[in-house]
Amino acid sequence: MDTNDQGSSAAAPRPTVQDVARALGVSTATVSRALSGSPNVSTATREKVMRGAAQLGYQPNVLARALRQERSSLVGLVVPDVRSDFFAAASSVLQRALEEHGFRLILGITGDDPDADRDYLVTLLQHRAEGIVHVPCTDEGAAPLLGGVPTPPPVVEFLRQSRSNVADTVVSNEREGARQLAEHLIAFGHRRLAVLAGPDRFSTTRDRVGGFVDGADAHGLEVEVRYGLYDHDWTHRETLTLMAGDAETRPTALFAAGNRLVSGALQALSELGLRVPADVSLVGADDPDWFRGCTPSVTTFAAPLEQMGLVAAQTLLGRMRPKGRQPRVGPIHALLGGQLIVRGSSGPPAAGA
Amino acid sequence: MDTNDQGSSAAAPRPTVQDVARALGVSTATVSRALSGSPNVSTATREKVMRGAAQLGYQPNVLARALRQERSSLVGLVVPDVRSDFFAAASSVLQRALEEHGFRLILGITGDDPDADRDYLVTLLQHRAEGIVHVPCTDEGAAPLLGGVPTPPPVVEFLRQSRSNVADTVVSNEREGARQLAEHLIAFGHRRLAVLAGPDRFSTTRDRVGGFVDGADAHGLEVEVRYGLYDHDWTHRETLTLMAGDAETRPTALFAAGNRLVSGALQALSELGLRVPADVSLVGADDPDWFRGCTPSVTTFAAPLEQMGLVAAQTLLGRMRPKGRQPRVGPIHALLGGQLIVRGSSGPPAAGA
DNA sequence: ACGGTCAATGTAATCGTTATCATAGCCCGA
DNA sequence: TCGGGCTATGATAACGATTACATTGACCGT
Repeated sequence: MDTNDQGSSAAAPRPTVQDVARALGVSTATVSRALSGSPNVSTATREKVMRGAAQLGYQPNVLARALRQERSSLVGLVVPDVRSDFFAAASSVLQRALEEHGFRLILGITGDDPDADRDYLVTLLQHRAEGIVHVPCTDEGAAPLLGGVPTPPPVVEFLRQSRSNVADTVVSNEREGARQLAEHLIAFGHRRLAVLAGPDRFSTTRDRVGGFVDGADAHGLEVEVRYGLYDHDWTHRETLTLMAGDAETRPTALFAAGNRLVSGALQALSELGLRVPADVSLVGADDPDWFRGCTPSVTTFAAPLEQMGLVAAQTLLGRMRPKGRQPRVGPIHALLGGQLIVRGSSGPPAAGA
Repeated sequence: MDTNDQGSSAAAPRPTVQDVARALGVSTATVSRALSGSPNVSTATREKVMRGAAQLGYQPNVLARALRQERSSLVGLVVPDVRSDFFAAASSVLQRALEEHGFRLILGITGDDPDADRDYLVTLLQHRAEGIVHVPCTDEGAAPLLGGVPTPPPVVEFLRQSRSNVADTVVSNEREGARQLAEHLIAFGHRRLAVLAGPDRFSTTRDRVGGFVDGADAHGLEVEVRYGLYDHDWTHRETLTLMAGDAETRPTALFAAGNRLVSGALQALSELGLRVPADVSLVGADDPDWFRGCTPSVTTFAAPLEQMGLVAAQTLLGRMRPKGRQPRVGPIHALLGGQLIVRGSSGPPAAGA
């Protein structure tokens, strides 16, 4: 059973349609037709071909097929990071949805580096990807690159949006969510609010911060905002300094605007001996499973990631293989609402504070 | 600036080498040579071609290139789930390492469904992937499928290993890690131990459970083992029933053998009003950031995921494009050691228990 | 001045598939 | 019986790149 050994002595080439055709005494056209389920093949021939192909271990070369048909069946997915639940969950849904329609996913991870982002988009063009799901990490998005190319593939901006208003976008209403979180905290009586946020070049960051500030503003409150990285360790350090002041002046409520930030903040608060929510309330964004497992569990605003993945897939599919002559339609912007989930990490401020 | 609009009126085809050649009055061979950096092109010509190509927005069709050169530059990555840190972190490293060598990643997500797994491997064969990184979800792995195909691509089994001893494997020593966790708990004085584990068809599960049981066995202790799913909700429910007994008989220490399981267990313990580690100690596996943020932070055994990704990439690269005539070498099995990380969730059992 | 080397380019075959067109049989109605 | 419309099949030209081979000058030493 050591069939998977790496290379028999002569490195036999993979069989091709030619090989199958020759072995069965038919033409390559017949083989191709039989395997692709064309109606113009007799049942007898079809079965003969199927058997022959299986016997030789034939697997069609989809590169050749793609070349001939001018359709690669590839979709590019360009994300900053698969380690964050926010992207991972969404990618997962997208992958399923696209697979169902016969597309394969090429994965690019940019680490939010604009060069890597650009390189990856180029690669996708070269692979003749039929569509691209893009989580942009710059304000321009893919527009400048795709501008120079004839008939570029359709792009859906996902989770974040660039400022060039040319691509379809599928994003959640993070602004509204953050506003609700602010309202929620203020209703408890909090007055000194702070936000720990990622880099402000991402629309997600700007929306979360903006919404939270708006919510506070409506009640005449100021918010201390600290921009940084989407990173556990950064938030950990930043929270330590932010909460170092004495109980009368430091914030009584914290918004960690991303799931990676929540864990960093929690660690810092725990190290400072501050109890949540007795000493300080903490609210987050996104909703990974572990928000429920924490003690206390984390109040948060959750985007409908599953639904967003589906909508993105649908949007892209609509652009990729339009049936018939569809009217040309401008960029579609889907803004999906999320859900405020109140759990144990938010509560009234301490009496003395 | 609406360059990215979806299709100008005539759907201009993408330019090819032919177009570039014609536009410049040279042959396609010259264009190809110039762009691929062949030494046999005059500097003047090279620059002319570069400019012309850029001007037309030419992007080489890598499908055609792959067909001609018989090398796709694609590597398949087949994982059960990208939402788990365990896989996400490893995938991330792998992606970087392989990109550096000019390979692109095709991503398959199987959801631990053997059929999806098989389908995905077939797809990779059809794309002429030059190598496959496989997290198998069955004991056979990829062997039965690849057995029928001439010169199959090299496969590295990653994180889990199948029982067919034909592929290279890169796994962590989960067995030893689990043994250490058992020792750790027993040293505190725990006598009633339980394990919540994923499905036992995965080598990871078997190793973790096996190691833990071995560790207990060395001290003449029994372990209650519950197999289930790698899933927050399953663990949540299971922990509720497992810990329902009274304080004299229920386990005093719990091993949640996977990061998804830890969050489920924590939630259940919290709902039962059991304090960690005062009433019950909890130890986990893997080490996502949030293990540090939890209250208490989670004691765990962490595999060196970064390193494993690198080793897997190296192993695969060694098989894919061997320089010169390398001696044919049998399957390589890399077993990497991890680290016991003691944090706040483990401690001595309650005095009365 | 002549053959030879070498650099620069062109010509055309090739990779494996699909699709177009042509052809050969076959059935059926007029 | 003949021709029109099937159906099943074969021969072959694409798809867009790379590359082995052929060709053209230019240059150089004798």
